[in-house]
Amino acid sequence: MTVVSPSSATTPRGLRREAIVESLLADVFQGRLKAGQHLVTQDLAERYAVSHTPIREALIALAGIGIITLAPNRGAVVKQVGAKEVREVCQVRKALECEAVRLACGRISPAELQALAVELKKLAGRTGANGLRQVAKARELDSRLHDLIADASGNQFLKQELNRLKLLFRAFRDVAWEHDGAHNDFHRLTEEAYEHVVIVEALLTSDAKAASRAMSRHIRSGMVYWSRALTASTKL
Amino acid sequence: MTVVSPSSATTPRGLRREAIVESLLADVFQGRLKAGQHLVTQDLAERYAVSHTPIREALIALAGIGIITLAPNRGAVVKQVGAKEVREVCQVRKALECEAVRLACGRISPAELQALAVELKKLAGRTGANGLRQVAKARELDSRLHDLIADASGNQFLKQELNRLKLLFRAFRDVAWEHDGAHNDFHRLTEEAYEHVVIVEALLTSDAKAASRAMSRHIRSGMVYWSRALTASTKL
DNA sequence: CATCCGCCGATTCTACAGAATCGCTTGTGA
DNA sequence: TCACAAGCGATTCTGTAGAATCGGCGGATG
Repeated sequence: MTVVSPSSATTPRGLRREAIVESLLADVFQGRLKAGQHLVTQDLAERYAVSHTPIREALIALAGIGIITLAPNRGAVVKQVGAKEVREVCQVRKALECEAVRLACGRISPAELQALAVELKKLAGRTGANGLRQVAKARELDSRLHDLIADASGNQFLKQELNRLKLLFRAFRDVAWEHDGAHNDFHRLTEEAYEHVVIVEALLTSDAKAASRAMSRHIRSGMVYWSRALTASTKL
Repeated sequence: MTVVSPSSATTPRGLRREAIVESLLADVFQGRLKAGQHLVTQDLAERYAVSHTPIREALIALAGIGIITLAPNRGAVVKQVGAKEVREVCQVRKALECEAVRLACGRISPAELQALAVELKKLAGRTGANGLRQVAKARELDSRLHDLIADASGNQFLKQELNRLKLLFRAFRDVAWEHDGAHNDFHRLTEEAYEHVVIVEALLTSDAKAASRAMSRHIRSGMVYWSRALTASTKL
């Protein structure tokens, strides 16, 4: 077992818990930690070259995020990430993103939206060439749009909740990606770009209802896609 | 400072963190810990007659719930609880409760709903007599209805999120109650009971749209009431 | 005004106590 | 004699305490 980055040597005091949380999140997201796996504090302590105190604290934080469950005197286990969980989280996310986009309607600078629309259309048009870079671009644009909406909603708490859900959703996506390979992903990419364009256009015309509908479709189609990818790969 | 219940003597090993979390939540809810107050682990450790380790862990959990903020190397501060925060949390809660009630529509046993309706109407009719017992009854019925809906939504994750929000909302309610006194509360009580009845009746006829609208009104009226109570009492 | 020093408290480590689990042993019945 | 179950002991891991270390802030000092 190799020592990884948030070690006592590299990470300054006061940020270690956070660093470990991030690292463990990534581990779960990328399938290095599988559902149902028991997390032993001592092992993790060795792995990260810290004592088990900050590890424990990181586990408590992760339990708060909802990635693991803690049983008193029995330690931590990684939560199941199946199609059911994807659907459930997406359902919640849908409700909140729709609320956010309704609130944000008419409160985002048109210039910013226009710029986003241009880039999205460019991405949607360019089919198939240079996979990885496109994936990165797509994710960046996705983040930008959703962040823009969350900011413009004017509701700090909503923004914070959406962030948490985005994190969880990314977990699912990365797990599915892992299993699934990238082969059928590019089609989804352009599909997603189109969905984003519809949302942006609704925002540009300040049509809250249309924006909400578009967002709902967007999340639902993501849900269907990724949950299918998960069931297919885990052979339930 | 007196030693309080989750002490090493009374609370079994493995449940202390949880007990401390609950106790601190209650402290914040009931105004014994005020917004902006700095929480010193050593002091809390003495107060609860445990070492600072479980205290720290409880603070991390509380930060996850969103009641306090942790700054690296600078400790924990109780978050502001003003009208703005009430509105924000309620907005999120509204979105989720409406989603839940839509999902739950047609999936709750009519017998249970009928029983609830009867009790609600009894409560709504009985104006003014015997305050405290009525408040307790009202809260119990409120909990029962919302739990029923969350259960029937069939979405475990949604249920969990709603629970968290209910907790936060209770925080606000109790703070406002503290400041405000109980004088104008009984009117709100019957109002709330009527709102609940409307929701139950929509559920009985399996009218998802009506149920969602009723729920939206219910949460919004709660939001207006409590945020007003907060602004009035804290003189912002 | 800039710098340094010392204190307070947050963070982390080490050590130990209690809980859970696993496997062994021993006793019992066929 | 063999199969099986119950009890016991050892091991492993979690939870808590107390000590050591480090960072930040405020006051003293030049």
